[in-house]
Amino acid sequence: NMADSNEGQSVLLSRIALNDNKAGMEGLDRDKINKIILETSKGSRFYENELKKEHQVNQRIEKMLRYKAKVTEQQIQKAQGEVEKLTAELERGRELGRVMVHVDMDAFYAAVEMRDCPELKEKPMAVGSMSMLSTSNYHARRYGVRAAMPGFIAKKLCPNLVIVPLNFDKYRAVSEQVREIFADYDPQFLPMSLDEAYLDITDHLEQRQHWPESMRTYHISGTKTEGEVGAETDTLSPVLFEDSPSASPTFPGVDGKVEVFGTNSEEAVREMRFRIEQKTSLTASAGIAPNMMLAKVCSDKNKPNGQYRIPNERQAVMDFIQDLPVRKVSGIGKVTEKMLAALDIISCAQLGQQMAILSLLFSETSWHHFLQISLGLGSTHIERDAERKSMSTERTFGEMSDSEEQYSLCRELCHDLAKDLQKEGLKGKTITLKLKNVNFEVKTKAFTLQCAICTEEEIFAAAKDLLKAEIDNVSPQPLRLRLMGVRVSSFISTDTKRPQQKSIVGFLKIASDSSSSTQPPRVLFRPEEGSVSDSSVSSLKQQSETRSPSIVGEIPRLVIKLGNESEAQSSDMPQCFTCPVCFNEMKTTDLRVFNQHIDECLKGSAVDDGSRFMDVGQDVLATKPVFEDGADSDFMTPFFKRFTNMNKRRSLVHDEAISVTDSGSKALKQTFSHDAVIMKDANVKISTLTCPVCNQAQDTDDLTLFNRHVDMCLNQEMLLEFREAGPPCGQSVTVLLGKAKGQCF
DNA sequence: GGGGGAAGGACCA
DNA sequence: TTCCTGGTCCTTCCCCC
Repeated sequence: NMADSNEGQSVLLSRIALNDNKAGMEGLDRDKINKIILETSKGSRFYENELKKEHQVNQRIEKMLRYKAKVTEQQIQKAQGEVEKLTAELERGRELGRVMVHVDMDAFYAAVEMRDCPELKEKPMAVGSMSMLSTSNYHARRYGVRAAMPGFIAKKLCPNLVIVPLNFDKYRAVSEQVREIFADYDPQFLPMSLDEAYLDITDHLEQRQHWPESMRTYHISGTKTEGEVGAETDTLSPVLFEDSPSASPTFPGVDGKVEVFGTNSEEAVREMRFRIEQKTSLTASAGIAPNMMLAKVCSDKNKPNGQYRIPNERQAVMDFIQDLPVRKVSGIGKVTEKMLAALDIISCAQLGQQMAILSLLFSETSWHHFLQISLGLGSTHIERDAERKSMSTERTFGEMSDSEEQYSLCRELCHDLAKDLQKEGLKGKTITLKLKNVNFEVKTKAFTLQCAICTEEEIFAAAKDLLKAEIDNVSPQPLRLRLMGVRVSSFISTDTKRPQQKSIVGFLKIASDSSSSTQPPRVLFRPEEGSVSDSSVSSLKQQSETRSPSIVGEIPRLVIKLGNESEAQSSDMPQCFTCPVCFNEMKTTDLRVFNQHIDECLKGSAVDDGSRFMDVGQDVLATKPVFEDGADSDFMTPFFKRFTNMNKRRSLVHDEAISVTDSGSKALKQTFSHDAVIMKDANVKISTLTCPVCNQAQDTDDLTLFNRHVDMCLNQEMLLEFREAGPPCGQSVTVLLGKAKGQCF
């Protein structure tokens, strides 16, 4: 009947319907497009599953509204007080001193393909396959064809659509070119995917003030399209995006052969985008703002081939936030948008007005996040070198019901995963099997082992048991799969309960404690021991005690050569390590291989007091089995990585694992950070922070700020001083996190 | 009551 | 005919100390 079909319609529209949140989709015939999408999807298993999921979300919303109806005025008053208190604290901690930039290549994969195949420029085209598209060009977007849409539906919308298969090697190469330019503005920039990155250009801008014009002058060179197209840089973007308003005014006065860029942030970013276009013939968009969350929103504002800046003033931020739809903020997705919409919250201003009720309806983490958004706050510090938490591989295929086939596929996945793990020298304790049946229902089953593993056999041993349980227990036999995946997590190198900031302080404190005055410049490396909580120490102890003798015997002692100064400061990976036992150089960069060698050596002799080495003492090993995998162990804190020149890892992480999608990422962090909230929370207790390098008490209780200060000190003077005498003693930091409370729907 | 594991989901590119 | 992949974080439940 009427009501049902209307309900069905709205259900469909919110999950399946065209999402014109993104740029380049203005003025489409939305109804017609949605009708085609609906007709193509209807009745499919995928569609049925989407309906089911939508129903669940609706129930969640109803539950939330029922709860809201019971909230008393008194509760609201109390909540309002809490909100105001936290607001005041957040406001006090607001930082407006940084200039953050988010850069995003325009329709990246499609643009690369069009650049390399000019015939495509005239046609509606998308990159991907019949089952999934990664991105589409301007012409295709006019038909409603967009990223994350299956190709066969796109073909219904636009029968002339040309679908080009993915060519990741090419995108990677272009991405590398672009990253070289990023590095000129922020050597520590954070790549989020092949086509996107965050930069902190504060330092660059400071230097730039003193640059002569010559350093800000760029020649407008002919690109490889010269001759075919004519005035290359001018015509390139319009080919991608015909009527883009921001495409043309990018290069005013272009008839000269030279462009001089100014010294302010907008000029610097314009220069960066200019250089990207000169180098790659591709355009990028950028956002400039006082924090990462805002920068991200800004980069979308004048897309494509444009940029937008929010000045570093509170009022400018608040003005910008007012009418901003919450959906535009990274982290607010389809479901959260719908839940908030049910509370009449569309814009960030409305989000701010309803914080009291939101604090009662959502969990602590959620409403703290909402509050930050409504105040226009975000991360002002790019966290580099975040450690990977898991690694996985999964595959979709045509229906598979034969169990023999399923086992052999499982083994294949384990084989691939083991290879990837070993490439990064990772070992994990938790194995997760992921299954999606032909009705698109997803199930995950996990098992945690006593010790960390990384070989195909070990992973398969666990995964096949999990698979067997599913094959045996599934209710309508047999198990009919369309996807299988295997994941390894709980890496022995990570301790997620400990904030990274503490690592540096703890490390320095302990290192200085153990550096005796009579010793030559030698460092006993005993990270973290003092700062680990009692319970975690005892649990670690327990783990190492329960480990079988043979495995304990295999725990390698990690010894890393600390080269001479120029070596230590060079940006290359060490080419070889010297064994501290036999003093032979080993021609390997693989720490596991190296550790194995040392183990062999140690069987016969004691460790020599080699003055050029850092070593991990036996006592540490006894309480911290964490170190059994030296290559990515606990002490790979940002500081340590820089110290040993091993931070190359970061770009590898981002380069190697690429997915099928628009910007296929192994993004390591979400764009927003809860740092500020965590630090300012009433339940947090922080002792006085004294920089262990300069020994000065710091006028802040924000660990992020403090860490930055320590980093800067270290950069300037640490390396030498540390190796000769050890650092002065620093204060250790204790952070007690409050427990999240609140209703969740 | 807190920590850790398991299962499931939101969200990101 | 055909609706991806690989990652992070959060929440809820449960068990154990």
